[in-house]
Amino acid sequence: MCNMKVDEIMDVALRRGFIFPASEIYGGVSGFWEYGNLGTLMKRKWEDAWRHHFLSLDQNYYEISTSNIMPEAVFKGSGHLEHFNDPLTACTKCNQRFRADDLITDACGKNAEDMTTEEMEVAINEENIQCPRCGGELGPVQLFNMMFCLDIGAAGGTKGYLRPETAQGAFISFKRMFEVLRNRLPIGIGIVGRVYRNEISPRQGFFRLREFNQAELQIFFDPDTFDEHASFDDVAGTPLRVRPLDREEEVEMTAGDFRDRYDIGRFYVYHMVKIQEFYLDALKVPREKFRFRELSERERAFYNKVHWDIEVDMETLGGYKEVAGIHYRTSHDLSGHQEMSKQKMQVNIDGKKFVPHVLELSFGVDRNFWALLDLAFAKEEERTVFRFPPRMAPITVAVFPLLNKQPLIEKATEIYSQLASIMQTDYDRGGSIGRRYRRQDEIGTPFCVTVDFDTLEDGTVTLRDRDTMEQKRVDENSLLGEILSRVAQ
RNA sequence: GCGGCCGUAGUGUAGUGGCCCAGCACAUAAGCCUGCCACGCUUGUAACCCGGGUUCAAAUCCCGGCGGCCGCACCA
Repeated sequence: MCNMKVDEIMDVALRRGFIFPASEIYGGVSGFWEYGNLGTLMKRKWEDAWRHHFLSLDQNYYEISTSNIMPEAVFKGSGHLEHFNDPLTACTKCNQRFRADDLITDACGKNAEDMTTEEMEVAINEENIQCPRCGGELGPVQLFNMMFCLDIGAAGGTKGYLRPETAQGAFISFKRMFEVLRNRLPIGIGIVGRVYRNEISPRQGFFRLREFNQAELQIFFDPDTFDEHASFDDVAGTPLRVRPLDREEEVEMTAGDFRDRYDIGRFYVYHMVKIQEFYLDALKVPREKFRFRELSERERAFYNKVHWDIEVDMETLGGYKEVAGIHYRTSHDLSGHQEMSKQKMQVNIDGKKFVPHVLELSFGVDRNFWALLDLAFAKEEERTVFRFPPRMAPITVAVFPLLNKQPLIEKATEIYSQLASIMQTDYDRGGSIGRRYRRQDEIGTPFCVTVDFDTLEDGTVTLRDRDTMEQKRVDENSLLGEILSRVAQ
């Protein structure tokens, strides 16, 4: 059932230019996908909505744009060289690969996470651990780092890596941005861009990628104010939909109660409310398909003091899947870079010196994009339609002449040009009028405008709604206003 | 990365050694028709994943690569 839906969505996605496999004519490479014309338009609309929503939460939240390639030292400072890798061991007999640390933990209960590869090999020997599959002898433990490595400059030049997350750009630019933003806190540094992870074996089609897009906002603040937010009272009564560790299912409780019950700072909870608003109001995710899920200690990174994932229930992926996260990272990142770079990350505000803490709002753009496809897709008896929120639809409005006759074509072209200067507009005069409506339904265009012979007489056109298929006659002069107000709803 | 199955126009498929310089449906282009919701007519564009081998002959058999699906593993 849900695989069928994936196939149907992929069919439209490929045929109409939402997404397609990268390097396709050479056979493609697993984990790499590209956005076509419609996909690019929609991705941009998602990103712009994200910018609009999150960067306006505070005067001091801004977007910057940082390098995709950074030298090795950055990732020493961030901890990625040490921690962003898996210790693997292969069976010498059946070649099966295993995570060495998991084998050790399973065998003797020891926490192997911080062991070196040598220590793990010793432990495997001492505990006499064998291949769980065939009982064969296990080979040497090797670290597999998930970052793409490259050489900067000619041979023997500096070693660098493609960034595995956008966040590091914000951390290593913090010193300068703090100055630029005139030595105040909190400041927010947003980055929207590409990141790269050399996944061992990416699966789930578009959902686990080796090159993907993130939209992240790192908020730097004074840890003493973690339980404060000037606008908290405005949101204290907003019900949050959450799945805490101590509950079996989603529950709703007001932001105020949530803060008291789970002892999470107001600064954090305020941003949760704003994230939920983004999903429910801007992206129109149905409330019952949205939740915050608390991660167990085992699931979350050791430096995340508070960590909730934002999940959307997607039929194509068989349930709730992570699309974003909100992480209280403490001073972990700035402290790490301070130590490595020998640059002081400490700030001095009114005589108080401290390393700022970080609240990270992290969004997987591509996963959010897929969620839009999943939630909006509908196969009806007579048509296939994406019911995107009008603001997210790649094409906002399409203009047709009712018939392929000269005076109608002329008028329709004129209206097309007017609308096209304001919004993403399509024009189509191929096939029957019904066929053209279906074509637009298939790519989720919320509005269609048809020019007929009455238009030439009285200046009215029909405005057709994607979801209801109803039409309304609208005066040419109020057309733009009518469309804009419907998009805004 | 391992094991199983698989890879034909944009999409879905027919074809299991010569009948295929590959058939069909939908989509698409040009035109006709059409006075508001695909499914009417004409003509057209367009495919055997890549490389090697076997054979008189390969979409079809064999080997390798790439990719996909499922299971195992992995997802700081």
